Amino acid sequence: MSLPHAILTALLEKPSSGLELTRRFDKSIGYFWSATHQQIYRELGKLETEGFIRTLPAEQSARGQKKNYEVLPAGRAELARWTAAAQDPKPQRDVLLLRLRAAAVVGTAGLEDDLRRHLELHRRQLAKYQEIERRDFPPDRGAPQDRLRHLVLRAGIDLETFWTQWLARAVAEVAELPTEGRD
Amino acid sequence: MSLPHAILTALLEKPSSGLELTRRFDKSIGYFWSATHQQIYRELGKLETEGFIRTLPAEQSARGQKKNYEVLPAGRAELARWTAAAQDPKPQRDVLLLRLRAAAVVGTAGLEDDLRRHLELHRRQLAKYQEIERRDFPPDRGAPQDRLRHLVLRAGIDLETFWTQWLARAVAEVAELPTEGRD
DNA sequence: AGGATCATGTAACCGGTTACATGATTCG
DNA sequence: CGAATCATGTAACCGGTTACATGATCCT
Repeated sequence: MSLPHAILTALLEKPSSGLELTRRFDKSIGYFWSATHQQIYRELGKLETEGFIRTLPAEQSARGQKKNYEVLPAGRAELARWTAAAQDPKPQRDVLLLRLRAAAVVGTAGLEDDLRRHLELHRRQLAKYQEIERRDFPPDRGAPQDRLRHLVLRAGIDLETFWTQWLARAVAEVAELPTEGRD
Repeated sequence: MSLPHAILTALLEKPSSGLELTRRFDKSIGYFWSATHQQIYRELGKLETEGFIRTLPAEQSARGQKKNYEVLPAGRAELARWTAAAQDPKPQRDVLLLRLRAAAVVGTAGLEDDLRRHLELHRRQLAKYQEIERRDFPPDRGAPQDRLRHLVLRAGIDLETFWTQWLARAVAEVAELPTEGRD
């Protein structure tokens, strides 16, 4: 039950239409909670009937007609409640680690290329995050909101750093393995 | 489409019944690919009709009667194919980061406790992984399989290390924030 | 007028989650 | 015998994914 709260957060930061939200989910919030436009429209409908958001007036509703949403007090309250509520961490799920584990059984043939590709992808993402940090978070000590957003970005940077280092190591190890680890 | 391959890997390591698999998914493979017994039974059924696994003979099938599965050659081939196939990384999804982002908008009231709780959980998980490393992976240079499994464990250790460090920092920052960051 | 693109949707599917059912075995 | 536990399932639901539909607007 996180998508509705991601949307509430985004709408509080700035009232938007469904498509604008979709675009904003392609960066910023979307870096750690992605969503497609279908999901977003579905969820906007629910949030509206629940009384958490409403369409800004002066817009008639019709297919293909832009609708701007804003958060109602009930929506803000719900977001505050959810933010403070205890939640257990979801169990990890990582395909790449699973594949390495499988490779220990069926061999590493063909795996190295994809490891290199992932390494490159993570390097790019890391560079993107570092660019954002340089641009949006100068030396430090901003408003509380900025300090929290910076903290979130730091998590992204540190995670990508971890992956690039780990993948570099994985590539090296796989490369120097006896050519086939069959069985 | 990863659960069937997780199961194939587990069954190659050791033929098992559904419940045994469920238990093994509570550790080891389950550390990065969890599954409930309902999922596992459903998937075992599919894998059997697809000809990837079969029940070991000398067991009649009846409700409540134990069934042991083993992987067939086609199953091993499918696992090797999947392991080598290129796969794009799935977009990140992390509730905790989302909550911090929301807290930047609605305030951090009530959040610190849960951050501390998560920190403690990650510390425990880290200790568990380190214990496994001490027990199962002495100084190094084992068989190729062991090197790969050790690599996977290292990922777990490094990830938990990241989270403990980041959460410690997050707790500190939230604690020293002006008591309410409302709007 | 016609094509691109903006904008909002519908429908079908799939994997993971939760709740519940039921038979077999073991132990006091 | 009865309770606990081992073991295998069924059913309903829910969020995320993929494919497709359709109206409005802008630009040439």
